Amino acid sequence: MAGRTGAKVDQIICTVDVVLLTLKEDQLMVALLKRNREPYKNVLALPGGYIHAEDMDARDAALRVLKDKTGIDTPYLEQLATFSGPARDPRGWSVSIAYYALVSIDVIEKSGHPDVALKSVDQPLNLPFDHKTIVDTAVARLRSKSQYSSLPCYLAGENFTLPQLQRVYEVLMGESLNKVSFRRKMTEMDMLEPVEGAFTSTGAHRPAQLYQLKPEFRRQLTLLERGL
Amino acid sequence: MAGRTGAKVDQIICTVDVVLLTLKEDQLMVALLKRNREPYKNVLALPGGYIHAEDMDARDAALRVLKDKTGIDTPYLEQLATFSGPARDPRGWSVSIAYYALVSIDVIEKSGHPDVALKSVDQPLNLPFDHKTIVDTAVARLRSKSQYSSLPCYLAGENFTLPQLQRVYEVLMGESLNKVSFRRKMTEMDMLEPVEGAFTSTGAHRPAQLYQLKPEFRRQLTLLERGL
DNA sequence: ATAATAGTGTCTTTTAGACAGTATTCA
DNA sequence: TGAATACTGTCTAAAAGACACTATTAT
Repeated sequence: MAGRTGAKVDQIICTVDVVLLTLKEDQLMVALLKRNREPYKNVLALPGGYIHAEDMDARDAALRVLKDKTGIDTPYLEQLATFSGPARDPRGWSVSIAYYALVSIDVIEKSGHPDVALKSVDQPLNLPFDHKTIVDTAVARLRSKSQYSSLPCYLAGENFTLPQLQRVYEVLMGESLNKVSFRRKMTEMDMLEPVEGAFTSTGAHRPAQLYQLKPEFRRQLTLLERGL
Repeated sequence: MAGRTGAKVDQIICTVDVVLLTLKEDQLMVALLKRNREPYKNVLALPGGYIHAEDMDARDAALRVLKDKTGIDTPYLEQLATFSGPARDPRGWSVSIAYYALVSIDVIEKSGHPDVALKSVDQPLNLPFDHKTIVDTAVARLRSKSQYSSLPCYLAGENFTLPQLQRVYEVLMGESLNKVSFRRKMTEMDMLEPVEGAFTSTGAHRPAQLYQLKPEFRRQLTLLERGL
């Protein structure tokens, strides 16, 4: 209440961290990188970095960090939450504005950065700072939003069949879905269009139609009135 | 890529802002205060302030700022989003971790801080910094969460009747609700308990039963599988 | 008694899910 | 032709909504 000097106010460390998520073999994976500086040098952690004065905002910083450290331009990046406190970083009172990004596994494999390590979010992760909390928050957010939005489509890649997309939703939601209802919902969302040319490579059975997001939905979520 | 000096990295201004929302006469209101310092001295703005080194985290700072500036201990405070950039504050590159709080109108009127100005969020607001964006984001979040959660209960106060609570939901959702369905949902949520003693003061008609949140739901949201 | 709002029972409509049928491919 | 998966039609079950009826109060 009485006159604070504000002496330490300016010394807060401001960073961004990115939780890059993808789906590999029906498992939700997070992308980690070995840190090339202290603290925690050579330890696997989320891609992150300081905000620069040249960044237009924190989102811009997150896109820059992701591009610089993994080579990836993500089609979907959303602010997750901000994590803060005096103890989360040994360098001092810090703030991390965390974002999460969703890409298909192809995007990571074609990124040309072979040092990106993918770890399943369902197995124990030992991460520095409070990165475990950040990852858990991102996974919870993704799983929650999968209930009533088109978010999982960003994990499915450019082209996908309806059975493949249903599998993505099932992995994220952790339950099997009714095929007829799932297709009714996709029709209701009206965001997919068939790609001419079926998906034949799967074997001795009827091939499935390939779909893609309609252009107007490439970078914009669709929400459902009622879930699933 | 090549060696950055990081010269300006530490000069980011770190603040918290609180969007305190309440319901008055069927209108959603935001609490504003006249700023007592430059920039924008004497202009109505969101309660906010610097993060202090003594704060345990940004949430703690938000609770402190709200208590100091309005005298209010809020039962519900949630992180909204973080707003950042070089231009939002004339003092320089800044980060504001924004929170939103929900209280009943009684809490504000009994706070003993008569300088709290309540403005309808539906009428044009001319606010400094990017506070208009922050308020709009908070209102959108509240309205969205009202579709499928118990969030509106925090605006209804300690005790309320079901017709009153339904009215709160209707104001937030911007549509009238089916009485039978609304009551079915409240029963399904199983978070209310009747208070012995009916609500008589309303006039020449049957009094309504007063309810309160069950203790275990006082500070914890309930989510619905399907909305409304 | 009347007016006004609270609260409930029940029927109709809408939405979700089960299930089984047809379709198409490869071996 | 059989096995495998894609896709669809249709019936059943569950949820939401409409509507009307009863309940309780003050005047």
